[in-house]
Amino acid sequence: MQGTTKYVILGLLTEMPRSGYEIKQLIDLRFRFFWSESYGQIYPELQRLEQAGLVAAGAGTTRGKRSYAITAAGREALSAWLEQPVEKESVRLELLLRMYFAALAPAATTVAHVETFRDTHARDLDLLLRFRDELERIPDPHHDHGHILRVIDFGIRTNEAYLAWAQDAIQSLKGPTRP
Amino acid sequence: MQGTTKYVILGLLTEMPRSGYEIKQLIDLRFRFFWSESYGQIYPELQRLEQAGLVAAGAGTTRGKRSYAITAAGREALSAWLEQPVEKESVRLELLLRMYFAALAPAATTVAHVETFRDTHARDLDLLLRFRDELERIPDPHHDHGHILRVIDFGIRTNEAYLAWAQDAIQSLKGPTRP
DNA sequence: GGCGGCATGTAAGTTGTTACATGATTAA
DNA sequence: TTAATCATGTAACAACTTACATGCCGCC
Repeated sequence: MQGTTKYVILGLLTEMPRSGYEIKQLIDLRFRFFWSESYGQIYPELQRLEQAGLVAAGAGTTRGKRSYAITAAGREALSAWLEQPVEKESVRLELLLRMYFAALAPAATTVAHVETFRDTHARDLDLLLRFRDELERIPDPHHDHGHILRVIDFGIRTNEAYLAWAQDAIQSLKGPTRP
Repeated sequence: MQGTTKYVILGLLTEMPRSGYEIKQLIDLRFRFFWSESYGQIYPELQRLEQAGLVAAGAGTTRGKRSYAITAAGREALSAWLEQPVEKESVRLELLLRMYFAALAPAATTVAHVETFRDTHARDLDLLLRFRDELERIPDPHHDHGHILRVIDFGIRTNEAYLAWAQDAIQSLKGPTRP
């Protein structure tokens, strides 16, 4: 089953009705370390979902703002998808490609690349740690936080691994200038 | 600068002349945990590279097999690219999307998803550990292995993080059935 | 009045996958 | 001889990005 955009949208709408703009902001904020979507995918997909009856434009649809709510059919479609086997797993890190061929480039360039990577992921890690703190502070009456915390935990662990690797890589690239 | 396929190909050709088929096999083997390309991208790209004079079809171009070698211009293009800032970093893990919305699905399904993930990455980790052992066994007269080992090390660390997370996630999903 | 953020959308272009067609070689 | 693997390629499609066009709203 392809077309994951569809299900990200439906999933976010289970929490509350939202606009395309809000959906995009949420994906960039919460899912940044394992997912992304552009407006060019979200807006057309919302229209298709509406035509298919999986979402309905409603309530907050005031001046210049279209808010969509998930329908019963939408919930069913999402549930069905959640039970399907996981299909997409793609990781594309240009940095590692450059590292692999780094013998053909000045060491300083490679170091700079890794430093940028380290800084980006240090920021990501900060954000994730703050998310975790916030979530743990909020009471969880209906055991809903568990899964979200597991997702955040995934981000924390991988970003920690990234940072540890980057530290070591920078050190070994800078350090042992062959005698 | 887009069109990374181009530079993956050029990079692999710096080692020795190869065919499109061989390039694909190598990407699937060595780069599986941080890159991928399909034949539909590789073959047309090789033709474009040949027309642009960055590679040359030569030598091993016998019956049904076209082998390409990188040219001086190709090496220059690759070097220039290695110095450009890193642009593409994309991670898309459908598993985490399903985990995020897992409150809407039976726990058994979610556990099964994570188990599949764990098994896939256990295999990846095995492969990477074998790569490292092999590389460390081979003498490295021209200090070429360092960068490759750093890439392998990245894979080892992230896959270890994946596995540790998966273990914990499975345990906490199976374990505490609310009283 | 003008800027920045909010907000929606489209069109064009790029990138990437999949399915298919074709044929050679190798090993059971 | 037949199946698997090696090997190249294309066409259709799907996915995704980017740039652009448009306009509202609030604030300084």
